Amino acid sequence: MERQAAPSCEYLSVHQEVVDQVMEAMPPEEELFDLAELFKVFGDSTRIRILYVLFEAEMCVCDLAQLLGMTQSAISHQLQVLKKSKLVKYRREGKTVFYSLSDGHVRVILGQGMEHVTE
Amino acid sequence: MERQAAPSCEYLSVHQEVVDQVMEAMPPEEELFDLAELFKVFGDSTRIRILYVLFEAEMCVCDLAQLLGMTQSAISHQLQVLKKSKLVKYRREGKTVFYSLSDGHVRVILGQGMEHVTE
DNA sequence: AATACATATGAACAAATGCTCATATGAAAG
DNA sequence: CTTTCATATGAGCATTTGTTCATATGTATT
Repeated sequence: MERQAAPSCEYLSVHQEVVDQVMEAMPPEEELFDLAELFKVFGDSTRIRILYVLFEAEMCVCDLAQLLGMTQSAISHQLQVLKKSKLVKYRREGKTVFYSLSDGHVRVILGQGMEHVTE
Repeated sequence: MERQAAPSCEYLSVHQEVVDQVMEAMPPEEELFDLAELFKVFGDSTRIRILYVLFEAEMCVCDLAQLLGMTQSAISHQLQVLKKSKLVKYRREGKTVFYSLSDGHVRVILGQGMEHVTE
């Protein structure tokens, strides 16, 4: 029953080897931070709704605003957030800008999330 | 070039059929809200780190706190959040409570998120 | 019953977040 | 070059969120 590190609780409830193993297996702090930042972007119903619309078709800001019953400004702000995280890409055509999903990960993540929620 | 609905912009940039199609394909409002709530839970680095630890092994609150260098209280609060979203489950053994991941979705979601972030 | 230890929880406070409003940028048309 | 329309953006404000601190609950041991 060997242990060594100074625990905040009286005893380490698991073997030290397990703790060490976990420590090693943990991705670098920065990656975990970025990962949380990514999911933060998914964590808002306006942005989720935008993504689901773009799931079906590319669309301009104005149509998104109309479809979701929100201000052009609000939608535009959120699109910038989505753009920063590289979840959407855009294409300019004259005055209008068309947004669309940028890669397949978005679909998988949304899909799995939905499975978890609806089961 | 038919259009009908009252747009907030002068013209609907996409055909009305596409808009209708998107409307139909959209999951119910409430599901999208729940989905956003789920991702909100992933959107915090403390919780992400907890999940990654539990990815490797089940662990008690106190060890988690030590491992992540945080207060027992902070960890416990976050575990309650994770529990509410059914992302972790727990098992009592005497005075200590062991937490672990509750299903496979967590792994897939984290995995896909990590792929997106690290590429 | 009393104590000790692990965990949970409520209140409070600072920080982050999403929307609104006003305004700026950018592109086409007159 | 001025106007018009679509989009972007900055400041301000109200709400939400994560942590801390103090304390409560729960379980075993004496």
